[in-house]
Amino acid sequence: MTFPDGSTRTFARGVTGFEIAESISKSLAKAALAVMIDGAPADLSQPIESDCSLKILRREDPEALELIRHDCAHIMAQAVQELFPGTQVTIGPNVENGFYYDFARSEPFSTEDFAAIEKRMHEIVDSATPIVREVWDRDQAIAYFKDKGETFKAELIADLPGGESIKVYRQGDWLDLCRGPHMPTTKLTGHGFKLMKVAGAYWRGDSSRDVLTRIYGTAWRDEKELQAHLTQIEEAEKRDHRKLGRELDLFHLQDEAQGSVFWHPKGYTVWLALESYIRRRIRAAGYVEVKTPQLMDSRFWEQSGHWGKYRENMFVVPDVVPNTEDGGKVFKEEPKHFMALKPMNCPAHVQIFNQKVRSYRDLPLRMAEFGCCHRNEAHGALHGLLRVRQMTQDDAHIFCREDQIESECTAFCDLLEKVYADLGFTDLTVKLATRPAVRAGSDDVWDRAEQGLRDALMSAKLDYVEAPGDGAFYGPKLEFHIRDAIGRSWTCGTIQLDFVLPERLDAYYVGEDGQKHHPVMLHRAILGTLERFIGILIENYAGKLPLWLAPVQCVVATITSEADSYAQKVLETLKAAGIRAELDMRNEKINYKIREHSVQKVPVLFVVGAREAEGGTVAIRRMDDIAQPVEKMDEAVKALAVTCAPPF
RNA sequence: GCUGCUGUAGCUCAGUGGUAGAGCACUCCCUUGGUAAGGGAGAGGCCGACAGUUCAAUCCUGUCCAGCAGCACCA
Repeated sequence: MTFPDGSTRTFARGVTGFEIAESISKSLAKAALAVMIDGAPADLSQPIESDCSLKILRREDPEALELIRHDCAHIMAQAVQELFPGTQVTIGPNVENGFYYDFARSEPFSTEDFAAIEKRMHEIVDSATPIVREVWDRDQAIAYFKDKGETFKAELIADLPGGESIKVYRQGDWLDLCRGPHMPTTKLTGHGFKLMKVAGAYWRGDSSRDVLTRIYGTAWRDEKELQAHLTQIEEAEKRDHRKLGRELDLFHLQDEAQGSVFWHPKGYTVWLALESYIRRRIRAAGYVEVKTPQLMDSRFWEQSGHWGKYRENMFVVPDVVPNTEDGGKVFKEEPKHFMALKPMNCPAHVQIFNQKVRSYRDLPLRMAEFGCCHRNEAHGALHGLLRVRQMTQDDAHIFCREDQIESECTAFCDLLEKVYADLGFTDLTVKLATRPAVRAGSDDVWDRAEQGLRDALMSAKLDYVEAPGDGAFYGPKLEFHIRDAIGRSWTCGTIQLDFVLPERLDAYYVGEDGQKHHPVMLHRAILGTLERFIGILIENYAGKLPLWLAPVQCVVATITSEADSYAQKVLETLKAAGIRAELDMRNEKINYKIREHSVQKVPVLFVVGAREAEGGTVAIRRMDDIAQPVEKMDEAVKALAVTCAPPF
């Protein structure tokens, strides 16, 4: 047996983790929860049959949390089945910060049931019931669960691979099919858990199958850790972009335009600052910018394939003159022709590409558009700025030759990284989504495309995870994910290779050989959509946007009305220097004004009273800094203008 | 779209089977105050929409709409 410190010891075949722990020390045996055998968790009671590396898991080990959470899921399931007879158990895995368990019950649970369930859970923990692992015969297991009316469990067992042994964990009278491992007794779970929410979830994630009731819980080593987690959730909720959007007067949403954003002056100022920044970036990177129609005939979408494959997400508009009679039907006759709001920009960009004969010398052609798209997203999917129906993408399509894919992808990753760094995002997850089962194009092309993306990630030094089968039918893609305040991960940037659309829309260029060839299209966006990205920005900065993005960069606040005319002059100077500034001459005390603008997260305040007016100075107060240096007004404005400059 | 929860003033939230309250914000008055809320007065609500039960509904029931959480889908 090899231990984590590198030492080795010899034990008899069939020794258990618990016996090994005991042989080391009594206290270790007492603290032991489970073992890691060659890096895989296992029960303390499991006999070890061969040489291996072994680690005894104790409460303070990171892996212990996994055990606690999974045991906790079992304890919850036991409590639920005791309190609500007739409830079927299904699956109950760990998730980040906790666990869930999906139950099948005619009447769904509500959060009002939590108190009773939690109470019973605490009792089960205190009962210190031993958790015992058993290996069952497959058919016997299926029969047992069927007999108990546990049809979902029976289905699970029936679907397990033939060779796999059926493991069951028993705690008292209750048992559950489970891969394990578990800790020796229910006592070890401790009391650092709490049930969080109920939700519907489809059996096996399939929306055509039964809806189960899912109960989510969070679990930690002790009550203190639990409390810390709950506090963290509260803090995160404070930076929710929907809350900050209202408080900072950036935007609003309303029933009559669900999923579409009303940008207020301040929010749109952020938008424009961000858009201009991206525009400068892509111009420097060799893109040309275009603008294409919002509304196009259905035959256009038929040709692009969207009418067949994407129509349920499109807003379709009948191409007829409406009936104008009061109280009459909207249309006198059944519409024969339809138009649709564009859900994507790509087919329109191909039209521009196709307007003339292109040479291989023209490639790569990088065509960008701040394209406003509409997608009829499911009601339940909508979420503030992060999931909307009207979105503006910082979209572009790169038409290139196959041999240019890698260099274009590399250049894109470089550009994206620079932009994300400028915007304060360094913690992003990159996902490489590879070929799905149903796809267009030969395996040879897919091989090269996927490798091209890997190489691009490599040369951009980006870590990534592969998501096999998650690619689009027309090509593989990279997705750049950023987390929101509540920990949910959203795709922002993306690059997708497409071998299908150029062929479908008959895009071609004349190659060196004088023959027609279809270009490859790279669909790519850095921010993704301005809506989502601004939402993420707000949360990332908790509303305290960097100076260059702040809607109001400086407020001039007067102390007395004697300083009014001087304050006007300060404002004019700020504006002349290109700074977004406002003037607060209200009949309020300076304390009040400071508080209000602090709450509004204005980065810089110029406070002026009689003294400043007299000396031609300003008292500067920066956000989160109580210092109040007094400087000559002209110099202060000049210095501020420098710090307000965008990063590019 | 599915499951559950929620819907009272611009915002945050109390509340009752007899058509409503608080704080902040808003308007006016007093106050000219030196770095996170000065004082007073006033105005503001078809209690999400539509049905039903009831002498009477913001409150009970149902349907719908929207929001929230999760699922499914996705930038």
